[in-house]
Amino acid sequence: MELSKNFDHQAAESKWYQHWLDKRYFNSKPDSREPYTVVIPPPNVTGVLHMGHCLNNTIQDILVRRARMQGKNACWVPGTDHASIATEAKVVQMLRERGIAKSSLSRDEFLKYAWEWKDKYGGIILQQLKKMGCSLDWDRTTFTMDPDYYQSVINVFIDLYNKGFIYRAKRMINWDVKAKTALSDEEVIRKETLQKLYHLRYAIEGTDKFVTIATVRPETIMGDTAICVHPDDERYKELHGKFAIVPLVNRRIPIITDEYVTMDFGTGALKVTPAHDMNDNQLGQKHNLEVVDILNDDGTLSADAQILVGEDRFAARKKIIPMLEEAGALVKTEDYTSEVGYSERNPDVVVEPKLSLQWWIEMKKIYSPALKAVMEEEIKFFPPKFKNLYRHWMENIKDWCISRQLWWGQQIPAWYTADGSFAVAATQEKAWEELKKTQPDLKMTDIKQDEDCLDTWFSSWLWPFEVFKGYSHPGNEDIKYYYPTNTLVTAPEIIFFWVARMIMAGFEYKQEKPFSEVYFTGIVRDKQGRKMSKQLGNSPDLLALIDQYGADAVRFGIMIASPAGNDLMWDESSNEQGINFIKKFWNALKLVKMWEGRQQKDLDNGKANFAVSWMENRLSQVKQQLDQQFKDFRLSESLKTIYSLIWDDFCSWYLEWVKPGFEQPIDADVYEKTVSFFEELMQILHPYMPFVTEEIYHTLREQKDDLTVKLLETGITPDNKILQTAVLLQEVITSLRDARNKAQLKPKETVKLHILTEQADLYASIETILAKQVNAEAVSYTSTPVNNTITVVVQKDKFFIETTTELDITAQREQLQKDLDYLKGFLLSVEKKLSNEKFVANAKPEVVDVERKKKADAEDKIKVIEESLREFSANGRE
RNA sequence: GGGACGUUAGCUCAGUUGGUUUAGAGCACUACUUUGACAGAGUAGGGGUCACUGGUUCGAGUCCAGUACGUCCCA
Repeated sequence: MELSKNFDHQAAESKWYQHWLDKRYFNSKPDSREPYTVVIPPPNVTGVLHMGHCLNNTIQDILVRRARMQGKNACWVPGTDHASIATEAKVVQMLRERGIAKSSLSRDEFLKYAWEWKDKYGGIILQQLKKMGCSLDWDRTTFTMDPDYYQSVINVFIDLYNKGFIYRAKRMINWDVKAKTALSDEEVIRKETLQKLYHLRYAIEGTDKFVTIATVRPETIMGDTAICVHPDDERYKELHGKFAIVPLVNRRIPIITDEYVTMDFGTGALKVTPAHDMNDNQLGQKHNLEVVDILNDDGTLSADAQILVGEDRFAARKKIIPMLEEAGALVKTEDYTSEVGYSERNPDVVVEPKLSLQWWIEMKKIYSPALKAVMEEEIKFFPPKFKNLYRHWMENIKDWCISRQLWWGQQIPAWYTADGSFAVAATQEKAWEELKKTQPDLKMTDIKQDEDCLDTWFSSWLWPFEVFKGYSHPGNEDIKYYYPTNTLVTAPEIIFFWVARMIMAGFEYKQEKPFSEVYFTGIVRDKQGRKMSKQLGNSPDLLALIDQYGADAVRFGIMIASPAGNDLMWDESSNEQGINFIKKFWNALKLVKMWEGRQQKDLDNGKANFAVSWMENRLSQVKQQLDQQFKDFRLSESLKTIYSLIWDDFCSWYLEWVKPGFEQPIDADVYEKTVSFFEELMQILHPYMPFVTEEIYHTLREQKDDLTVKLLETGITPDNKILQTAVLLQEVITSLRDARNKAQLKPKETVKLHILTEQADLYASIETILAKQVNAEAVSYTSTPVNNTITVVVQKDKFFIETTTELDITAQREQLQKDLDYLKGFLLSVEKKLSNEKFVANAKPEVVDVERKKKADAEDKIKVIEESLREFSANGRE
């Protein structure tokens, strides 16, 4: 078969992915095998693939493919979440393009359009994951608004409400004034923003004195209900218990004290606006302050502001400054940079802290099993540093605002009567029956369901069990078999919003952890260390990258740069490293295929035996290393291990050792072994680079199976003696080549090699390889130095290279001298240690022994080199 | 302001309970090598007072304290 010059990734990708699908390799059903279950962190249904997904899903695919090859029943469940805000924004945009205003639609009409959008554009990202080669069980694709899933979310709400864990209250939330909805904390993006810090003075009641505060939000002074100073602040002690007058509106507010105030920030006096600042609100609660809400839902000033009513908050800020100046209240203005929250979905919109009537979960009632499970490592975090972060958050847990003023999502199952009383129930009828108990005359049509829907995270926290219908159909075969799942791979950014809550839901509804391990990936950054984001435009087009470099090279590129648990600085050039790697072993494939037709039985005269048995041992050794690395989630490191095994051990050493001369035949057994090694190498690399490895596996020879499902076999127990001999052989080859190089011998020029050693029998097993690798026409053993040769010392053995070329002695001598200097320096440091009585007395005996051995070795080597140098001088004089 | 994590070669990182050769890898760099799998290659080479300052110890990249810088989280 004619082999193409290069690997054709496009042809291979479509061919093999379809083949795997046709064979249903990724589909899983419960059976007697051990399950290995992974649920995908569901991307937004509006999402498109970016580098973060690429990293995250490559890691999951590696874990899943490896588990599958280890004979486990691997099940990786795909799906998306409905992403209330993001999707609603997309739908509104679609409607706008068609000239339809959302406000002109009923809820049902709007939802019809939303489903239309979802069916047409949603889940593009799942198709993109196929391009990456992800081995997901597509039959299990789940959406957080699937009928059963939807009902489970509703039932969980009702259950939590009935348990008394859910309540409705007016509290501070993040408010998106454009979308007019509450936001969760993670939907708020903090950005460093240049602002002005205004110093304003408030008159002290009953005196002619003033107190000056600093604020970036002068338009909210009408909502001030106190001024707060630090109790120990000497400057303000005389103000304790007094009252101040808010400029322009002349409200009388108390001056309170609290240690919350930072004395050296601003003026040390803080205006307190409980309706418009999270911290101020807490202060307000603590000190029982009045709450004056001066903003409308759309961010304009309300009637309670008394002035500038109807103006947008930012227009009001501009307008109030001259007013304050005129009133003599503005003391000074300075530049100030601080973090301001913006809405994730409306990036230009500054989020408004706002008092609002919302639904909350009282987290203190459900968090404790989730904390315990992680602390006691029933659920293990990788890297473990995230345990601390998790504990800190859990121990300071705040109630969770779960209502959103949106239509796209699970509608809150609460029904209200005209007087505002309500009932939580699965259906309107049940709610009506409940409410009738206190209001006997109530008609069913008199009650109205809550307009709001639930936070998307309130559905995705059920993900690990509800993808198997573990709540909607408890006790089914799937949930019994697959739950708890094994590994969750996710970004540390959502440790609280998703990971922690899934653990809580798992214990609350399955009485069991949702997963055993959580692997937190790093954040993908660009070369300059900036986080990849749409706004910066530094996020590459992944599909274009896959098109250009191939999925395997892209997967390699991101994994090689991805240290466990750290952020990764991603650079497009890492894809080139992937391409080069593929080319390297594709060329090896070409070499091996060249030998296919040149096999000859019983040809081997012992030359290749060592190479074959070394490669076998080396492979087993690496397999053991890989097992450990996978246990520790050191995936980048294990890829490096495989990379080096293929490039250095297999291509650079092994293939050179067994390579027959130009157009010469190869021993049939050696060829057979070589093909098997190649297959095994492709097999261990397969989880990282599935396409090219499958392609090569089938090109090497006719196969009955596919690599994707081929079981990994445990190798033999590595023989250390053979491994050590190979290390010696490599060291000798390198040193001799170096010597040849320095003596400027041409590669084609043959030499005669004389070896002075006490382990001649060891060299007998490797001398053919050695001779070939250093281009020696003859190898002999000697007990005395050979004159007029290049001398090389490796460990305790000496090598004399006899050549017909005139030798440049100075270069050799310099090299020997350099080695000698190093060894003497080294010896000195060892001797210093050994002559230290305290060291010999205190250190462990085996450590002292090691030092003694180091000393002896160094002395031996020095002796050998000094001899050589002496011979040199002797020869030089001749 | 509170907390977490980090700082090792030009770049990205290893360095597992303190002692296996006066610190390792990949990439990049330099020199040499092109009819023989591979120049997107081969062979070899140069490159680090392990951020800084103290401390513990016979011994510190490794442990402790502080300083500087950086990143992230929370407020």
